[in-house]
Formats: sequence, structure tokens, C-alpha cells
Amino acid sequence: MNDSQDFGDFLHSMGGAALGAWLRRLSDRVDREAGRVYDEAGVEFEQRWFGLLNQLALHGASSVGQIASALGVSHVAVSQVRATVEKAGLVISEADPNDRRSRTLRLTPRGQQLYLEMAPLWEKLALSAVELDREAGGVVHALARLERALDRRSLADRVNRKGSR
Amino acid sequence: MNDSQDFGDFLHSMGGAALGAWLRRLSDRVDREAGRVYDEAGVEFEQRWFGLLNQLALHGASSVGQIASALGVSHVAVSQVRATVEKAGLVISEADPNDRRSRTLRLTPRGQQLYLEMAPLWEKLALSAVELDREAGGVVHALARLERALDRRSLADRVNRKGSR
DNA sequence: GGGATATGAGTAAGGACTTACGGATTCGTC
DNA sequence: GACGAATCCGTAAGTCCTTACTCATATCCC
Repeated sequence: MNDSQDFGDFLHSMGGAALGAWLRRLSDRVDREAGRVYDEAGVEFEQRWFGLLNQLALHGASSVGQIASALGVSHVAVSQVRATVEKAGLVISEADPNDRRSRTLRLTPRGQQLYLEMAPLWEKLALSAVELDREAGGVVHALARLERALDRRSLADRVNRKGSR
Repeated sequence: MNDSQDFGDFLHSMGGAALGAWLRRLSDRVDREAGRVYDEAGVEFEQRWFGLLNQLALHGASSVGQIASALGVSHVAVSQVRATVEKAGLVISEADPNDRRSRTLRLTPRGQQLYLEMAPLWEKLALSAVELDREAGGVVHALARLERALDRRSLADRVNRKGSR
């Protein structure tokens, strides 16, 4: 009946500190199931590659740092993925002539071809995600709001301001 | 204006397949910030320990498997945490006399004491989580609904039923 | 009662991130 | 123009989880 009361109960029994663990559990689950989709479709593709490839396909050649900030991950994560997709022949990288610290990545022909081949599958994945989101009553928006709330004030900050009593 | 249209756009540009990555990013963030809370409070505690300790404190002695299913993680994760909290002297374990395959865990006096010491901090963490959830318009409920939606039908299943065209 | 099967837990290895640090440029200012 | 600070990227190591495999004990069934 009283939803926010229920929720408080939930958080107290689960432990407020368990929010992170819960998010991780769900993320693992979604990633794992996406991986299964690729396996069942018989394609050699890792979910981890998606963000980088998608970024290059949508926005053309980009640097490691650009991709990292677009995806919201560390440059290290991008760098690691770059190494594997480059080894797989999907991407090439070369030093930016204007700034030789920076490395410019772009899809190879083979990468472009793979992207096109994968497109229908990703489309179905996106449709499924929309469907899930609808059934879940707008998780995606809720997550975006959570992210903004954390931007406004960090968890640590919120805890500290609860007083030291 | 049309929210679900916006959302579809979002998912198409982000890529539906990015949902998992996004959840992971948020989980990392929440966990990291929780870790900062412990550091700033000057306590030697790892967020990873919380689930196991909380379970033992709330439900008394339990087996590895019981804790794993209560927390929704693999028994391996519990086993790993057990090893470290046992080494830290917070928990003891002994073979269950009724079923010697099973290992029964319980808090040591020191573990109980730590639990009591941490309680105010966790309370503040829980309050902060409630606050965040309110600002985010009910993420927790949304996540629970997402989980149920995935239980009803897996992502792979949903994708497969989108037809192979 | 004994052999096949199931179940609880542990170890090893791996996946997707992270932080910490180091190397190579570039920038900014004197 | 050079010296220190800032920036881009890479490697190493660590975190928190997972799956795959193995061992030991329990259970089932004839």
C-alpha cells in the first residue's frame, strides 16, 4: 500500500549498501544474455566490443579519449578493447598527425562489413531492450535520473551530511 | 514530449546492447563511492563483505549456499568473501555435523562488535540510498521490475522471437 | 548395502571494469 | 627557446564477479 515504506523496509533488510551489488548482478546478467545471443546466432562477437565499434560507425574516426568519454568508461577500458579489435582486424589505429600523443581509430573495411552484418541483430536487441524497459516501467529513465542525482551530490557526500550522531 | 520515442532514440544511439555496460558503470560507481565512505570514516571495511556479514547478523549461522542464494550471487563469490572475512577474524566456519559437505558460518564476537560499530554508518548509507531512490523516481522498484521481466522471458529469448528477417 | 547420481563447497582461470603509474608529446609562460 | 605542467595513451595490478572443474559427502534405488 505505502510504497515508499515498503521500499524503506526493503532497503533495510537488503541493506542500503547492497545497491551497488544489485546493479552489478543485473549488469552481469544482461551482458551474459547478450553474449548468448551472439553465440546462438553463430557470430564471433563479444559484447564488450560493441561500444567502441558503434562509436566509430556512428561518429567516424575517433581517438581513444573521445570514445572513452562518449561511453563513460576509462580510457584504459577503451585501450584494452582497441587492442583486441585491432588484433581481430576490425579497427586500425594510427598516430594523429596533429597530436602524436593521440591515437586515431577507424573501422577497417572488414570492421564496416561486420558492423553491417550485425546491424539486424543489434536492431532486435534494441527492440528487446525497449520492450524490457516498457515492462519494467522505465528503468532506463530511472537509471538516468539516478546518475544525475549522483552527479548532483555523491553518495559519500550524502552520507557525511547525515550528521555524525 | 513523447517519452517513449525519446527513449527509443536514446537506445538506438546508445545501442540497446549497451544496457549491460551502463548498469555496470553505475554499479561500479556506487560501490566505489561506498568504499570512499568507509575510507573517510577511517574504518577497515570492504563493501564486498557487507552482504555476507549482514546475512549472518540478521539470520544467524548460515551455510555458504544459503547466503549465496539469499544474495543472488554464486556460491563461489560467497566462498571467496568467506575466506577473507575469516582471515580477518570476523567469521568462523565449521563443518555442519548433519551434512559435512556443508560449512556453517557464524560471526565471531569480533565480527558482532564490528557489525554494531558499523550499524550507524550503514543506517546513513540506507537513508542516503532511500534519498537517491526518491530523487531518481524509484530506481529500485524499476530494477526489481526489470529483473522480473527478465525472469519471465530472457533477453536471448526475446531477441529470437523477433523473427529472423 | 553398494553403485549411480546429486549436491555443497573449494580452486583455477577469465571477463569487464577500475586505479596507479610511466612514457611521450604538447602547451604555457617566462 | 626551454623548463615545468598538463594531456594522451599504455601496462600492470587489483576488484568483484563469473564459469568450469574437482573433491567430498549424501541420497536414491535396486
